[in-house]
Amino acid sequence: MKINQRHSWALTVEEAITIQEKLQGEVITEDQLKEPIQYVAGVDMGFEEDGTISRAAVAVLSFPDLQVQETGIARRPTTFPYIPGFLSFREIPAILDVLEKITLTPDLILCDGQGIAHPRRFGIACHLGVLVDIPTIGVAKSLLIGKHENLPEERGAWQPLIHKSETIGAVLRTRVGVKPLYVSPGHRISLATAIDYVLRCTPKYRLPETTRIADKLASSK
DNA sequence: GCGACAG
DNA sequence: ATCTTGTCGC
Repeated sequence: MKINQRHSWALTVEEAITIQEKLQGEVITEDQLKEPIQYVAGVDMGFEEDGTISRAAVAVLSFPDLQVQETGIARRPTTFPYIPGFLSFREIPAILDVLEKITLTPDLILCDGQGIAHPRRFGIACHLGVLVDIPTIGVAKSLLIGKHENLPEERGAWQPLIHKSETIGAVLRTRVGVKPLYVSPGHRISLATAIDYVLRCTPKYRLPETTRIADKLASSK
């Protein structure tokens, strides 16, 4: 698919904040998906050479049967450090490289990390969604910000993630007996719909099939 | 000022 | 994220 760069990636933290605040204004947390969803994609990152090389992987699956349709991988030098709240500036450059390589255009993308469950409501899922103008969901394995009540043990149980008396996402149990996932809207999707799709992409394991497959690609060279 | 802190 | 063996449980 074709990607159009909207800003430089050679930035200082100060400049990154300015970009986050500006692009946050373009984030849409209402459902604007093209349904029925035909292709769901998962993107994940890996690092090589002591972290100096970033490796992005993408897996496009059919929906709702979740069969792999296309995969891709891309490498590029790592140019931004990991700083909580600025993950997108470290990972998106390589992710755009892989998306540029694939033929199929995903109708929905599940990202590793937060959506609006972010200090400035602009996590990596929002950033990627706005840049490629495709619905995205933030699916994180751990908490960045926010508080929540305890979660029942059953699959499908969820609790709102609250930050500054605002609901920014949900803590979702995708499988009995495992740590929950942190789900939040990235772009062009509501929280309720995001939870629904995450569950439908997680039929067996803790993580969505999309990210599990992208994960293998990003890890196993 | 003191912790917390996606991957 | 990544470095790493064995071990517990289905």
